[in-house]
Formats: sequence, C-alpha cells, structure tokens
Amino acid sequence: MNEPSLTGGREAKRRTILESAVRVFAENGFFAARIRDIAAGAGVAEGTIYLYFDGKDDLLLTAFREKVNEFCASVRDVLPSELSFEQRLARFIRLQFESIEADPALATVLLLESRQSSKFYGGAVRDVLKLYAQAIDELLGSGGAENALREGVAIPLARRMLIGLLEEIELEWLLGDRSRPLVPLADRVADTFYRGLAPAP
Amino acid sequence: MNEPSLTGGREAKRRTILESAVRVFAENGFFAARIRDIAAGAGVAEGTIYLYFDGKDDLLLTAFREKVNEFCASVRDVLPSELSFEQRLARFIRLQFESIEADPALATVLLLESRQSSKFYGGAVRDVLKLYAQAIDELLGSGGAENALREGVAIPLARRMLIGLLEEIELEWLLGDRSRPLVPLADRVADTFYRGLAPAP
DNA sequence: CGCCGGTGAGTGATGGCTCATTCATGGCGC
DNA sequence: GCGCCATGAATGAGCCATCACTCACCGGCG
Repeated sequence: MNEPSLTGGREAKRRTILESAVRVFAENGFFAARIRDIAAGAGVAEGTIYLYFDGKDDLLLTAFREKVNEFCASVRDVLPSELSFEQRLARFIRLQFESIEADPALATVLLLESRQSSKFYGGAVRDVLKLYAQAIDELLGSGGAENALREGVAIPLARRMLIGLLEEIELEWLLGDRSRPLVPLADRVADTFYRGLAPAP
Repeated sequence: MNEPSLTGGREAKRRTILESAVRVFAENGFFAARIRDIAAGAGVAEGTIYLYFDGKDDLLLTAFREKVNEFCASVRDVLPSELSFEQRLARFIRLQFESIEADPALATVLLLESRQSSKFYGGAVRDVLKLYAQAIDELLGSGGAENALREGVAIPLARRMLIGLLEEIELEWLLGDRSRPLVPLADRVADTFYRGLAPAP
C-alpha cells in the first residue's frame, strides 16, 4: 500500500512537472526560466509546483541528482566486465553518449548549469558531482590494476582530462547540429584518450 | 592631441569599471551580479556605468572579447617557432595556464559564463569563440603538416578534446584550491594529449 | 457534507536603467 | 587677472517591470 505507482499517481504528476522544468531550463537557462512556463508546460497551476517541490532551486537540484546517478550507473555497469581496459573505456564513453542523445534537454541542463551551480549553490551539487568523479576514478583505477596505464599517469589528472573532453564534445553536439549522431565518435575518442594513457608498446 | 592617454583619461575609467565588473561577475555569477556592486567596486555612481557601456550585457561581452583575444594571441605566439609540434603544444598549454593564473577573475567569468552566453546571447559570443577554435585548429594543423599526427586523427575532434580537457583542468583549479600552481601540470597534460595523437613509433 | 489537492490573482522584493540635478572645467569679455 | 557662463561629465534617488512565492478560495470525491 506504500506503492501508489501505476499510471495515475502522485508520482506521475511529479515527473511531469520535473520534465517540464528540465525542458524550460534547457531552452532558457536556469535564471531566465520562469515558474509560470514550467507550470504551463506541465499543464498545472503555478501553486501546484510548490506542492511537489520546494521551489525553483529544488527543481534544478532534483533534475541534477537524477542524471548524475544515471551517469554513475553507466560507469559501474561497465566496470565488472571481462573486457580489456581499452574496451571498457570505449564502452563507457558510448554509454555516456547514448545517454546524452536519449535525453538532450536533461543533458543540456546538466552540462550548462552544473558549473554555475557547483560554484554558487555549493555543497549539495558538489557532493553529487563528487560521486561522478569517484566512479570515473574507479574505472581508471581498474586500468591501472591491469597495467594498462603508463608509469607516471596520475589518475586525478587523467580523470579531469576525460571529464572535460567528453563534456566539450557533448556540449558542441547539444548546442550545435544534432543531426550527426554522437555515438559513432565514441571509439575514436576512446582510442585517442587510451593511447595517451597507455604504456609505450 | 587626439591622445589623452597617460594616467587620467577616459580610457582609464573605462578599464576600472570593466575590471570591477569582472570581479563581481566572477564572485557572484552574471545573473546575481548587481550593477550597484560593480559601481561601488569601481568607485563610481551607477549612472556612470551607462556612460561607458550599454548595460550589463555589454560589460560581459566586452570582458569576453578581451580575454579570448588574449588566448588567441598566445596560440599565434607559439606557432611560428622552430620547436617541434610536441614542444609547441606544451608551450601553448603553459601559456594558457599562465594566463589563467595571471587573472583568475577574468578566467572564471570566461569559463563559467561562456557556455550560457554562447547559447543565450547567440551570435556575438559564438563568433568570438570561433576565433579561438580556428587558432587551435592552426596549431593542430601545423602538427599534421610535419607528420606528428597519426593517420585518421580528425582535427576538429582533436580540437574539441583539447579545449575541453584544458577547460576542465582550469576550472577545477579556479573553483578549488588555487595554492598548488597550475603551470607545472602543463607538461604532463601535453604529454598525455600528444601521445594520443602521435603516430605509433 | 467535509476534506484536500489544486488554483491563480495578488504581493513583496528585487534590480536594471533613467533623468533631473549638481559639479567641475575652461574659455572669454571686460 | 577676475568673475561669469556654457558645456558636459557625473550622480543617485526613484521608476518600473519582472517574477518567485503565498494563500484564500474552489469543486469533486468518498
């Protein structure tokens, strides 16, 4: 009885509102986004939003947590496979690109607002991003464990490079021409990055 | 007589205002920044700002253009040297890191706001960023010309990777602990990225 | 008939920008 | 030299539009 779930429930409306918020944030940016538009997009009154969320900030933060958790999951999905480090890396990048293509609006919000948010909202956002960083460190660490990393490669630095280069590629796709799919780039990106880390053969 | 220049001039006040704006933008973010605070920081009245700039947006855009031009210059400084591609790459990254360390407030504004701006302010910002992209393409192209790039490395993709990984490293430094200097990382970053591009030996 | 999720007009705060006024400057007639 | 006025830079108190958020009211369901 603790599960209202199927179709009609409170949870469904909550999701509708959140999805509308993400769309409006993605289109206008967080600051320019108006609660009125989010309400209109969700087909509810302004007041209703405050029955489900604590306000504009909460809407952003919630969307955030959701997507980052999805990203983290995609890292951990890849970890325990029997593939080589190089293949796991490629697979992780492909998964991430797929998740960007699957929900571009949410991805736009995440990539466009995360920097601001982490500086100006502080704690909560930063904690969420830390999870993502840890997940990637694990992936890279697993490469180190099987001697796929050259001597002198520092994992935190490599992690920052990887996060950054993926972000830039994803962002250019999101803000630019989305007709060419993103996923086919994954192998080339993984290849270049992997060669940067690998021991000389 | 057309040169007022030395010390007192109009230009000096213009710069004072712009510098104050950059500081306030960096501290609070563009949207939360108040004209009142910019004025206070520059030691002028609010109205004065509008004698020198067209408004808040113009302040941001002007700061922008300035820093990007500086970045572009640092690429072009490096191009015509007799160093190897690998060394030019390292030198470029070092120059860029130095320029970040030299004016962290301006760099913060640039890195934190550029994404938003390019999406929501459109044209003007995007044109400026295109210059930067072109400059980097030249650098990478010069590597291709001396066979320092592996077959199948696409310059636009490599450019995005380079821009992204630098941004992330710079941003983590700007938002985090600035006590450890950034410049010493340049060689390791250049090394890793270069190995990613270089032909197998 | 009472309860409660939902409503949307209203409120209060905020902050970009304006413009009537003040002030500093320097050229000019005496 | 000495006042006097024209010029325009500088000022900052308000104006006004914009929203996030609230709350008194509504209507349908059990």
